[in-house]
Amino acid sequence: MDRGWSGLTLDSSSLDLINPNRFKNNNHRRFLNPLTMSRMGDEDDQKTNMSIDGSEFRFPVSLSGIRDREDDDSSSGVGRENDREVPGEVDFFSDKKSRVCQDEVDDAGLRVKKEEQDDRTDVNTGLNLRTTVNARSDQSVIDNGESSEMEDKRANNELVKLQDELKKMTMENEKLRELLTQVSNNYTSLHMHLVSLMQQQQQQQNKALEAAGKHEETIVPRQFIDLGPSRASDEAEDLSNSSSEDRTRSGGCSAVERRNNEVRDGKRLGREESPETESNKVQKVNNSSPPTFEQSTEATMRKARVSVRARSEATMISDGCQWRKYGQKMAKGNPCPRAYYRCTMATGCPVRKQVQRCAEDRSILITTYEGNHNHPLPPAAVAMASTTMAAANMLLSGSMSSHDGMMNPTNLLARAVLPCSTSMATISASAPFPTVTLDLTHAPPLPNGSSPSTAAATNNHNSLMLQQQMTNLPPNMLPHVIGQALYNQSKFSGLQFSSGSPSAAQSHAVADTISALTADPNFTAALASVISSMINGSNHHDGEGNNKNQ
DNA sequence: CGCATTTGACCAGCGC
DNA sequence: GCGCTGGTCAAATGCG
Repeated sequence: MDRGWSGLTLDSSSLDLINPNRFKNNNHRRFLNPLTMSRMGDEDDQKTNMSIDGSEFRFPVSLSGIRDREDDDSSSGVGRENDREVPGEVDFFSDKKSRVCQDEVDDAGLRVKKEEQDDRTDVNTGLNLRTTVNARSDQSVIDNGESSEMEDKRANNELVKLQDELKKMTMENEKLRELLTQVSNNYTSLHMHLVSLMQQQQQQQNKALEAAGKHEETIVPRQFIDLGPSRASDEAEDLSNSSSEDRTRSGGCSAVERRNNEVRDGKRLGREESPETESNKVQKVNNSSPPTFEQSTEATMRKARVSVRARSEATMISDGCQWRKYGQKMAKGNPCPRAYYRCTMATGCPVRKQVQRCAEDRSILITTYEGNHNHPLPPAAVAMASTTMAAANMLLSGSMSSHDGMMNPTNLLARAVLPCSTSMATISASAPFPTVTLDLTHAPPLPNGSSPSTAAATNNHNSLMLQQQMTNLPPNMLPHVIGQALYNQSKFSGLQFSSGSPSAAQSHAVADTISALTADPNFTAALASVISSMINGSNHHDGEGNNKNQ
């Protein structure tokens, strides 16, 4: 059936002129289909429609194509050739209208005869066939030769309508697809958030157990024991954090007076708390009142940092957020100044970032993120938000274990978690703040034999896969997978906490987790996504040099 | 004129 | 206590 639906063509200009509603009542047995079968015709309407649309109506549509469908089951070849020749492209309202119409009448006659032959065994004029189907309709057909023309018209109208419906359904399908994509993105974000919350909950339980066991001799990294009694005031500051600047600027007293007052009170009201200030402040009073889990978690979330090293000639890598520069300092040991930015997508967003060029290689831009956004984010920015949150969770988990565990990048487990080994992602405990560093400036190193573990071997394999996948990942996938990658890391570090106890089962769990993570294509894709996003970001600005070492 | 950036000053923490 | 350093503020400046 080479002349079925696919062979139908439709003049778009005709489409535009047709109001689909006007063909609601079209009925023609040749066009019976699930969409229109139940609709009954109205001859008066048909005539009116034709008189309106006719002047522009041409029929590039081969009606015989539809005929063939119906005739498919028929073995009779009689009249088939005539059928195919019948419709063609006919302008019913041209100057030769009358002659054409007469031809159409003849064609209709042939067609009817054919139907008669097909559907019934007796040979007749064929018009009786319609009588059995729709007496009222047939009446008009018999009475006037124009009826066949009308039928063709109706058929074409029906076709146009079907095309229109198809078009609508296609558009609707497209909309639904977009909606699905959106929902999927939202789901990913929510999933990340949920995962973080669940992790916090689990860590809370773990910490409770740990505190019960060894309350005194527990060694906890500095950054995780801060807060505490001053939490209330911190919360107050957090709540007003967004307006701290506003307060200072709208305050009734001058800046000098305010500053003097602050100095007198031992506190700078108008200043947003700096992480280390807060932590140190809390440290002093920490012994008297241990912090709750939520307190330490929130503090950690703010202090945990995600550092990204990427090659870029631009001053900043694009991460989907809006930033405002609020300071610049010369840092020790680096001739390049360090710039300080804060998120300006919402007043009071605590997220900061520092941007500094690498002293050794000034083509490398080091961007360090800190804090979590407190406002809705555009899709592109969700990535980094998820990343910092996951990083904070990961570091928090690491803190729960022995301080020599996850924090040590040479640790086998850490290396297992970081498929690209220390060259691509490292976790630093020596820095003032726990920092996850993603080094996207060069490809992961090839195995040097220093790590004979299967996990390391798998990691190298994944690294190669990363390179292969980098070019295939869509840019908008980056954000979620960054978070996913870090979440996987945090998940693993959380497990490492468990591995601190001498439980064989837990050890097995760790080993299994290593295997699962290193073999997890999602994890690989996540890291690939990180790299790809960074490459995209830097390419956005300089578009060179990123592939040099990859 | 409003907003963003620059830049010198200030503060807090830390080590000696 | 002093100096160094990181981080922040806010007036000055630049820009559209």
